[in-house]
Amino acid sequence: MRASRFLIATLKETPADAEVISHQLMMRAGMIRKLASGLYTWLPMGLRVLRKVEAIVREEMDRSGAQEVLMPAVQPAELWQESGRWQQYGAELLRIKDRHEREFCVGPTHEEVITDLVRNELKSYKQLPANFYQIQTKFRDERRPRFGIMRAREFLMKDAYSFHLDSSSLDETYEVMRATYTRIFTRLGLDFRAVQADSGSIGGNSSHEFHVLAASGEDDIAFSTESDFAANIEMAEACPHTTQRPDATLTLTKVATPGQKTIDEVSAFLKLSADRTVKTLVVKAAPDDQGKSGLVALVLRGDHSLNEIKAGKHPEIASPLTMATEAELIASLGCGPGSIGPVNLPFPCIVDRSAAMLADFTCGANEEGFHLCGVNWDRDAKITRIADLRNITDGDPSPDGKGHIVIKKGIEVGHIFKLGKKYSQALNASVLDATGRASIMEMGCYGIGVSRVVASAIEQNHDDKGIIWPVSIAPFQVVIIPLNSQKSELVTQTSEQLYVELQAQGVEVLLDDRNERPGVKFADMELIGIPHRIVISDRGLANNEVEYKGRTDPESQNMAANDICAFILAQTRY
RNA sequence: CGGGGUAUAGCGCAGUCUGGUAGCGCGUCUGCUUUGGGAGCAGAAUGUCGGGAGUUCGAAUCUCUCUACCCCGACCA
Repeated sequence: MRASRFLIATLKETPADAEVISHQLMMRAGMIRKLASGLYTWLPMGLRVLRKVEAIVREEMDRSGAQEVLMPAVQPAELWQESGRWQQYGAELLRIKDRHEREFCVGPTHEEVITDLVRNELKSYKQLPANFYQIQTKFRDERRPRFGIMRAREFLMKDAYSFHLDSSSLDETYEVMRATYTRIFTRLGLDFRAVQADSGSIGGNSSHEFHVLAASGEDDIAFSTESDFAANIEMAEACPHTTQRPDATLTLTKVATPGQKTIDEVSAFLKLSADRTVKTLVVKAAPDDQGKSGLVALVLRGDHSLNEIKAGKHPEIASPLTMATEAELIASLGCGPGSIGPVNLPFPCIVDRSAAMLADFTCGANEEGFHLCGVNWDRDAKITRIADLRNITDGDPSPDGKGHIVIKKGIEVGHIFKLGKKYSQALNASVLDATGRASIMEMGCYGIGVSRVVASAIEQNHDDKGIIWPVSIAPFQVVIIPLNSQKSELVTQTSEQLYVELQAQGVEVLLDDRNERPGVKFADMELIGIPHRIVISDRGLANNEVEYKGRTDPESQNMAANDICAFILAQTRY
């Protein structure tokens, strides 16, 4: 490709609304332009990268035995009503009407459509297992689109859905997909981790997210220092440092703590560290047999934070997690939040595993302006239940018993999980099994955020000059920069020759034949992030040499003009 | 959806408080010079000052209203 005939839409200045580095660099490198909030046009330079990611994903999906389909972006409301998600999905589902006032949505995902297809087309267990995928535009009406392409409303996603006669077949395909994802992200040149993830309402621990590690990530991932344990903190099991509660040494005493409400205030006021205190949160309890819902207290160590997902899953706690209102607290306890403690509570008390290991701790006195010190479980306060309620934190023991936990930021680029029969049941998707009976299929679901991969690659690979593409997804592998070609026939000829030669070898070359000064070309090509640069000048050609520089090399090197083609071929085979 | 902020040329911004008819840098176009790290000189084009309504002799500037966008908070590829 000739740069003079290709839209090089680089910007010197960073657009004011771009906050994260990938958004800034994608704008500056002329890869994308914003049309409206969360909606972006891919310019030629950006689209080349997007297509490369897509191609790698497609190759590996095909290799895994999945079959590509392409489903409509617009989907009829009826299917979503059948699955129940027309009501459940909420505001992120963009609902539209056609000219006949019939309801549709713009697909945020395709479980309904694929299940509908499969229930019509697959009739026999002999056709299973089957895995169908597509690479297609999704729309989710995010409450707050941000970070450019990273959290856009419209985005490109690879989604795959597998169908099985039984769960062991699902397990097999799940493992194949896990291996496939590992190949994909490895080929994409990303530093990533597969982490255990919350599987939502489906249950089980059969869900993995693939995260690209980057400081700007929105997810917290817990890693073990000693093992390959990795989990999203949403679901990582938080283990206490000790399983032996010390004996009580203090007597229960009530102290005045006027105006001290938060753990920070109370621990500073009483000169205690927060891990010697306990915080008590009152939430709605799960409804009983009569459908009535009382309150339940959750007790955590003062320095720990409640994991709302874990709490919401607890059988004795209402789901979704709902905090008691201040009025409810005052009605049942006579005090508001900030003074609550587990001593003499009129309702059950679910205690986090770490809080349960405390002795001689401090807590609210259930009386405005007072706290209790020297509190001990069993003697002073009753534990109804011990449960894992908190977020895992830095330094906690790893749940697998090996090493301790470090927390890092990740960007979720892929997610695989076992759906079970959720959709196949709702849409009655069955096949005949070997005994001739209808059997509802097991399903798996596997997503990759293709456009998000592009942004996350930049988050992970950039410097002060611009993007540093992994070779496998760079828009061009090589740029040839002729210097002073308008003055030098030899420079022009040599450049053109090399350009043709490399192209003939299948290398993707950009020939920067623009009538720009050298500094402009260098700066643009570094900003765009092309991995290999060849500079051709009269000065070098006088010695029969050209200059080569890898994007991250500190210095360029001179090289015999005759060798450069072979050298580049060696560099670009990966 | 709640809270905060912004809207002036393609991009980045000043001007708004204190009303007087629109400016800077970058970019773009023309010509000449220049050509190893975002060139120099000379010239040129480009604005419903986000939209609407109002106050005023006069509004980018004051008032009201609508809209868009950005940032902070309970979620996902």
